[in-house]
Amino acid sequence: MALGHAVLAALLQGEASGYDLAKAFNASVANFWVATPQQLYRELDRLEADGLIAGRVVEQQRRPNKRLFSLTPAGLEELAAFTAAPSRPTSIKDELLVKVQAMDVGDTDAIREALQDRLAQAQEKLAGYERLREALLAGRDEDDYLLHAQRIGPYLTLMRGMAFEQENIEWVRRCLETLAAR
Amino acid sequence: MALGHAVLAALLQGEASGYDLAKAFNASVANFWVATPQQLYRELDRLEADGLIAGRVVEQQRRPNKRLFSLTPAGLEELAAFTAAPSRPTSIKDELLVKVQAMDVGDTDAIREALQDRLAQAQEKLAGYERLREALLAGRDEDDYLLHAQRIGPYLTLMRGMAFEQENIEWVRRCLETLAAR
DNA sequence: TTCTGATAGTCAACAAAGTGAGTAGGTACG
DNA sequence: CGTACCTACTCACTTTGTTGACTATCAGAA
Repeated sequence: MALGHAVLAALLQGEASGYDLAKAFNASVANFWVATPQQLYRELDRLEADGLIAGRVVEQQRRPNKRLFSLTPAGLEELAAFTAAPSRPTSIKDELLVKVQAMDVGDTDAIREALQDRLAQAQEKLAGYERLREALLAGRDEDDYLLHAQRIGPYLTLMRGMAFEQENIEWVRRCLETLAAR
Repeated sequence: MALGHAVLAALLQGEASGYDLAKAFNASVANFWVATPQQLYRELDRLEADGLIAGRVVEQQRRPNKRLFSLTPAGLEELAAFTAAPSRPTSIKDELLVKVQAMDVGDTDAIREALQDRLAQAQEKLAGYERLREALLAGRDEDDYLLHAQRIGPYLTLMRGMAFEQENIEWVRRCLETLAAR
């Protein structure tokens, strides 16, 4: 239940529908986990069947009905237990890196384009994260926030995501420069 | 064929057995892809069946026989085509980040330990990468290497891996300090 | 001498993750 | 008035990933 724990952690932010989570797993939660809507709906069904989350149907006037999910006490417990369990080593899977590894026999122009695409994506992500950060801080100073906010987990993971995208940007620039110089 | 392309790219380094690849996917290739030996053996069978790699059995005196695989022209072509194809967005999956996200309801001591473990792992990986880098450079200056070496892909991906581990170390330190201060 | 760890794999079964396509209404833009 | 995108979700299928065995040999340490 790897994705499951990520979903439980996301639900700490509060009640959410599958659709909400799909957006989150494409934005804020994407710092450390990505998942498609289909995966999320399936996982939500599983978690509900296991009693770790509870869903309630909200009828809407001008929109399809939705199911809002929230953590149950059992879900909270499961999440706490997870934090205490040993974790598997991270899995990194980046097709762009495979392409760069193979660049010497590949299509240089295509790789250059792929790098540029990644640069743009990283810059966009970083800008999004920056907005999220401002929203979390809500005017407070970072040190103050880290000392006194009730929940600092989301802020810390956000910092990791920002550093990651920053590194992406710098690395891609380096690659492009190297390609240009040869 | 996501893992497949990573294997093909790894085979650019030269002929390798499943066992060699298992080590590589735990060391140098781990910058951008991780896989278990079982996955690799399965993938090697598939790639061989598809004619993208060719295996030859090497009989050994004091060791079990092994199969050494190398790229076929078709494999090279496939790899080149892959570099030109659009790639899916990266997937990040890090259980430690999930734990940190949930730290406010989790077991703080356990998370602290997990962070410390990660710190040690990252330092080890970084040291390993540094050795790899020295080996690749073989005494040459980095700028010179990037301009004149035949293959620079492996060096560039290694740089990405090093930056990633460096960032891990700094982020983990930051988290530990924050935890200590609260 | 027994035991651990490294080399070099193989097999089977299952669980989890990911892809592609489809449904069905709503709103906003030009 | 069309069309494109947003909300909200479902089904079918394929690919990956995980677990836990099992087979062998050799080197070095306890």
